[in-house]
Amino acid sequence: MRFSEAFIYTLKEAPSDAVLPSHIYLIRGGFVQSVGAGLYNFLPLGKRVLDKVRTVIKEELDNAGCQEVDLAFVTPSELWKESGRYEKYGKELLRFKDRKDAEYVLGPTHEEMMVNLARAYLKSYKQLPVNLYQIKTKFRDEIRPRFGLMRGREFLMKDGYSFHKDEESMIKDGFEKMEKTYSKIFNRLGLDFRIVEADSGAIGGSGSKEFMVLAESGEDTIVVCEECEYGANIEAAVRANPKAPHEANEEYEKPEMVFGKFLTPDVKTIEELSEFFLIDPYYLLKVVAKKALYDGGEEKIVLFGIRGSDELQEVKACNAVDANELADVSDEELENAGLVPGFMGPKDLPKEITFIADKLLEGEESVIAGANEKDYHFVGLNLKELNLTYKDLAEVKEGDACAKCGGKLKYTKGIEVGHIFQLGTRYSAPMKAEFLDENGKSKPYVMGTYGIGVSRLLAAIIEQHHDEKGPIWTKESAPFDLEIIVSNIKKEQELQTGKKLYEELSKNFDVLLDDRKERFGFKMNDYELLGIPYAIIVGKKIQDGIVEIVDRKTLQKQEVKADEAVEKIKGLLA
RNA sequence: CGGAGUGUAGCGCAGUCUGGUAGCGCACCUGGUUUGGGACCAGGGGGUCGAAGGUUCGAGUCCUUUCACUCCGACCA
Repeated sequence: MRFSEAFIYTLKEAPSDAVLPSHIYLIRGGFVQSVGAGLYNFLPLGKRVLDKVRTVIKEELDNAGCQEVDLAFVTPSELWKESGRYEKYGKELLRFKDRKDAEYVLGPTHEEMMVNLARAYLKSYKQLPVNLYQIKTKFRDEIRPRFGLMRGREFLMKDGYSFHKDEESMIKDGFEKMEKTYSKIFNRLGLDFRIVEADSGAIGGSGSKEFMVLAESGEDTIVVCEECEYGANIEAAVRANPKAPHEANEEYEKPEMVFGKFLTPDVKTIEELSEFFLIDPYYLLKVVAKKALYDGGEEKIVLFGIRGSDELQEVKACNAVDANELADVSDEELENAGLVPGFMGPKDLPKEITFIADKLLEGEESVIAGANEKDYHFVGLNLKELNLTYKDLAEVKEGDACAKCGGKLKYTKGIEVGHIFQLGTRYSAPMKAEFLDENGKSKPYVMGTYGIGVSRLLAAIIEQHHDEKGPIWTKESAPFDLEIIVSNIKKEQELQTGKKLYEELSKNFDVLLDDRKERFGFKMNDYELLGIPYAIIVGKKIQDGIVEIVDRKTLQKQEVKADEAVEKIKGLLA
């Protein structure tokens, strides 16, 4: 491709709202154009990178025995009602009607469509397992799209689905195989990533793992162990039960409490309470109130009880009450429900209020908790007498102990580029997608589902590979393998040599020839902004038969004889 | 959803307080000079100032409504 004819337009300035390097460089380099909240046009350069990434994904999946399909983007609401996700998926699902008033949604993911496809053909256990995938535009009406391609509303995703006769096959032929295949894909793309345990979110199902590209700008907090391989999204992270202060620290005496109701005027927060009783927050019961939202607009106030030394992990809490979503609840709403903000606790609650306690509180015989009465707390409350429900609700903190090895846990940030799920029969059962087993018995498929954020990968690659000049594309993701820069096109010898190299190298590589009527510095800056792995500069030294090879990563220039440049480049790009 | 902010040329911005014929830089077009690190000179094209309504002799500027976009928050009992 000749630069002088290419639809490549770089910008000196980025839009003021672009903060992340990936966002800035994608726009400045002319890879994408922003058209609206979370919507982007891919320009030729961006499209090239997208195709490169897509090729890597396709090659590895096809190698692993998956087959590519392409399903309709517009999907009938009927299917979503069948699976029970029409409500559950919430506002991110863009719904609309056609001229006949039939309801549709734009596919945010395609479990329903894929199950619908499979059940039409896969009737016998002999046909299984099957793994189908597509690389297709998805639409999710995100609350807050941001960071360029990192979190768009319209984005390119690879979504794959596997169908199996039983759990064992799903894990072996689906889940574990995809875990290996995904690792190959991200390695080929040159990414430093970590596989972590995750929450399954709106997709549902049991086990799930995320592929996290480690980057400061990542939106997800992941918990990793300093000693062992354990890693998990904070939404799903677990820890060894923390020790009570009197167990961990010999000088700290276990507080003795006699049950009773105490006047605690205006003492509302855990901090105030801790000071009032001169006691470690560990022995206090913190109550967090939320509004749980369910299908059909049903709302329920739920109280979550955790130790005062812990924070509530909202995703865990949401899962604990099987809600679609948790929302904040105002003091007024609490009061209307017969609750006293600041003095809420598990004992003497209004009947219709649900109370869930963190598992760390199970068996606790003596805590301080709100008395559900203004200005009063219970001291020495025995939770064993209350018949509470216990779930894992607390958020793992940095410094907590690893549940696997006891090592120290710490936080790090990651960009979720892949997510694999063990779905089981979450979709096949309600959608009656069944096959006949060896005994002629009808059974729903056991499924797995596997996603890769293809457009997000472009952002992730840049977040991990860039410098102050621009992106540094990895070999398998670069829009071109090589750029040839003719320093001054008015110098006949420079231009001719450039063209000759271009023709020769184009036989084996994607080459961009910068033959624009611009000054050298201008072209160099553009080269750096495009992030192409190597460049050959044909300039002044051509008089002595010398050209320079530039390595984008190091920006080091290396002089070579013009007639040896082709071989040299072949070696570098091999 | 809550809070804050911004909409003026393709991009980045000034002008709005104090109403009086819409400006700057980049990019673009023409001519010339320049050519190894984002050149310079001269000339030029391009904007119903987010939209609707109102006040006024006169509105980018004041008032009302509305739309869009961006940022921050979602942690509290």
